[in-house]
Amino acid sequence: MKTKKEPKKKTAIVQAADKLFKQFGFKKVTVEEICETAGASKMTFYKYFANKNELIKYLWRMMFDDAWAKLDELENEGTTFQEKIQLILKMKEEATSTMGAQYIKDYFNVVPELQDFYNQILAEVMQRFFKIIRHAQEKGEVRKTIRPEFFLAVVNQLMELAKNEQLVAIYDNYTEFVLEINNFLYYGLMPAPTEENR
Amino acid sequence: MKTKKEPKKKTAIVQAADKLFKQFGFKKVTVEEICETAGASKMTFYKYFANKNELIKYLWRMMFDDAWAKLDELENEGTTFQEKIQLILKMKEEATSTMGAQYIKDYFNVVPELQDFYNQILAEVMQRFFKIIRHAQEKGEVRKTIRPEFFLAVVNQLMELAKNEQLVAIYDNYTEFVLEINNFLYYGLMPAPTEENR
DNA sequence: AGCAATGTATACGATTATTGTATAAATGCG
DNA sequence: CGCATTTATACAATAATCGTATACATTGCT
Repeated sequence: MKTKKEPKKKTAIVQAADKLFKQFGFKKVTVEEICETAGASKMTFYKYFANKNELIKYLWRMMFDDAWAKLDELENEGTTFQEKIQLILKMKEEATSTMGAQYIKDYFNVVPELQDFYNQILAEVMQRFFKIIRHAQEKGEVRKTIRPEFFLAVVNQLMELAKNEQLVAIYDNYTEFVLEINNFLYYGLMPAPTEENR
Repeated sequence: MKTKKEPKKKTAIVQAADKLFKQFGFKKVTVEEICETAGASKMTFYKYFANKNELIKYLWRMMFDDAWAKLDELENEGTTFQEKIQLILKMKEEATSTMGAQYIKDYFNVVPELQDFYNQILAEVMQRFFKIIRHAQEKGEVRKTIRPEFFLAVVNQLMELAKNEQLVAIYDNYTEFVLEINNFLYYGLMPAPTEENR
């Protein structure tokens, strides 16, 4: 148990910031507002974070670390490729919902450094993602001639379907819709039963 | 048709401001942001409004004018007292939903002048409200010994029930819940069928 | 108790954002 | 055309926000 060391107020600040950022976007939220919401004083904030941008980075790091840990588990246990895709789609949806609001994206124009930081972390996830696909190819779960980059592009493209409200409305809930995409990907990628993984 | 004279951009500014205020509260929204959202330039804004606070007042005036007009209609036509109460409850809910968010209320501490303005307009609606009750009393629709101020207090108190989520969840939708309150008020107020409106 | 870590309250100069205006020029529109 | 409306930009004045310094309080631990 190494996770017990974080001071209470630091946790409170992080949670308050996460909530406020999602509601109002990065720009509109001030350090003092975060402190008020967290029930902490401004000095406590600056004890743990150099400024608002560093707090944002800290949040992202935690978010991606969580995702990373989940991927670790999945790779070690004997989960199917299909389940891995399911998780990745869910992660992607989560990232999109937190990063999607225009009021958050606009902030990148103000602080390009954050854009870089985000892209860098994203790149790591992408590499990990490629590795999983390659591994699945070796195990014969996925057709070997498929390029990981192409597969990723297809996933991104298919997720755009989620913006089509009329389409999503066909399904009982969003999860069912994601499952449909998942199934489509899986059976579209499956090696033909008879041929030798051509 | 007297409503065609408002310049396009003024309307656009008002609508953009209304949308942004409801989403972020008064304080967080800047004049320039309103202009961007409205697709207008800052100079156009200041052509029609002295500043943000005057725009807020303008919005309220429109809102209350609308409500006023509806009350006019209701009083002239032969609508029942019950229907009037229904409308008033609906108006009250609307006003609460727009003025309810903490981020809007907090602004009153910054600009007390707005608080005064809001109270003043509210007072007018209250007077109108009292008048309707008195009129209903004269027509024998409402027990004569009831004081309008008391009735208003009861309405306010009953609307607090709406904050009880478990209670509201009993009804299929919010409208049905409001109807229940309405019915309760009506039959609680109804003059006894036999006695002479004592 | 006693020590360290954690947290508070306030005031403050420096920085940045926002306001509201002036100016000159551009866009409909009948 | 001529008039009202709108735009773009630059700008000084004002206000909000940042980040730090200081001195003091609280909590937790042994």
